Amino acid sequence: MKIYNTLTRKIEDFQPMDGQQVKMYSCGPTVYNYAHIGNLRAYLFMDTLRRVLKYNGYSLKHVMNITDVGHLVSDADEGEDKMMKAARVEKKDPFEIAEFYMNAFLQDIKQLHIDQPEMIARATEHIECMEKYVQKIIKNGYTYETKNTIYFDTSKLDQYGVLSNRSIEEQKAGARVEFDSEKRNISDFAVWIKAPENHIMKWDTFWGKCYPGWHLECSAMSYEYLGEQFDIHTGGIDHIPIHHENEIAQSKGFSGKVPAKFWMHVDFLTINGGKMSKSLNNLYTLQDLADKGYEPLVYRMFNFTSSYRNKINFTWEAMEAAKIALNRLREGYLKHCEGTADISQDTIKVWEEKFENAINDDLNMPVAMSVVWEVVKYPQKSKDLKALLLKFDTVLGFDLEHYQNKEQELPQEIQALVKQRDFARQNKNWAESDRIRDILIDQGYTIKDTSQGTMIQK
RNA sequence: GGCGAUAUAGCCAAGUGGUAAGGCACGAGUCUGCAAAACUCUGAUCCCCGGUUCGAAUCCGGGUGUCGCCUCCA
Repeated sequence: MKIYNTLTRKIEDFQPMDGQQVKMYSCGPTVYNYAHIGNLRAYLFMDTLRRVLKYNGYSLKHVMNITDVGHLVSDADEGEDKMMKAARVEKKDPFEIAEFYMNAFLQDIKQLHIDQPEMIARATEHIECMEKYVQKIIKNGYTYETKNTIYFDTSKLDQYGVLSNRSIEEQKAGARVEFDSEKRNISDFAVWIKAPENHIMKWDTFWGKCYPGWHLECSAMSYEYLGEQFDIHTGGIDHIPIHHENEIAQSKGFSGKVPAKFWMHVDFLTINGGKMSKSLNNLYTLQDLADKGYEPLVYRMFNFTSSYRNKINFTWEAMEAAKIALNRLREGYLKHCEGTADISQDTIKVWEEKFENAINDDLNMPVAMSVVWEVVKYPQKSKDLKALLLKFDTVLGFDLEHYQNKEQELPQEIQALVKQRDFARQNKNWAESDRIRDILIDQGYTIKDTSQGTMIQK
């Protein structure tokens, strides 16, 4: 398979370093609030990557962090910790905040059918691990101390801007704001920070009561579970210029190596052509979509219309399109379940190859979906095509296999109403049948009178 | 001011040299007691200008627009 590597800015052939198992690290969420659909796009991408790797026969050792400490809210070294801020605003303990939003996040990704990485690592459970890591960087001579902070000295590196092609000088030249005079170089960043008295999240460490710099957790935890070098590192495109550069810097300070061979970045979701923001009131969550009648998998479907390396523009019109498309995909699948036609192996092979070429071409899901539609809409219905769709679904993740079962789980009283209505219809008692239909619609069901009888679903 | 991205039909979008994938909507039709659903058919020469080429949405140059980053952000 071929994937785009931000490090080289090229599409490259991918092979795991040890041949069979892919070692991968993904930057996870900072759990200080509900995830919005923009955040979730990143994890949908991560999931698609996992599924495609598995489709290609690889096994996975995949680590994702949960940031529950150390992520500062404003400028690099002065601002409040995000967790602390949320705790203050909600008048709760920061650890409670972390617990609550982490669970909300795990619930969200479950609803989107995003498979959990093999290892989910919480920063607060890896303080010692980070402490050891940072001590080695210090020992190697890559840091300096100020009164309250240990900084990474980026000028000690052979090169700082590896991913984003930005040298320290370029950053200086382009800076709009004067940088903190405590720092020797504008690109230096905090790795270990002394906690103020009132700071709840702090630990006894080699430098007193401290908490770790945000970038440290990814370096330390990826090293802990995946070693000095692993195959793929994923994250949002916004992580390129700061977070991932700093991770690379830390790794170089630690072991001299760039931690991952491949770096993959998802572009942002825009809304109506622009950025999401609180002030525009367009930070939608999965719940917001549900409130408008879009189940989580509709959002999954929507994401497959574009490639992860480009922006995708969210509009309600596109959500409606995805909703209908998902429904047609499911219906098409069910039709094939009952099909009896024989489809030649050659024909199936052609589709399979097209599909595989698409997903292995840097996860080209739009093209993969076009193959799926060819199969779904094929006029001859066949169990062979059902099997093919199920195979594709290991990448798509719609869980088509269990779709039909869900439909049969209707409450007793609903089934009774459907029967009553069918009876009325047989007797051409349209007034009665329409009355019952209105009741069902009120309860959130949709009714279809097809040639095979009445179909109903929530 | 610095850096980067992008511009393809109403919407979401594939496509990096050979004459525009796919999904949705709209319109027409089939089916239907009605409705819904389903099914069939139907649409663009690719922001503008210039260049390279037998040939460009695709390469180069110049415009214009939009978006993002440079502070936290998936």
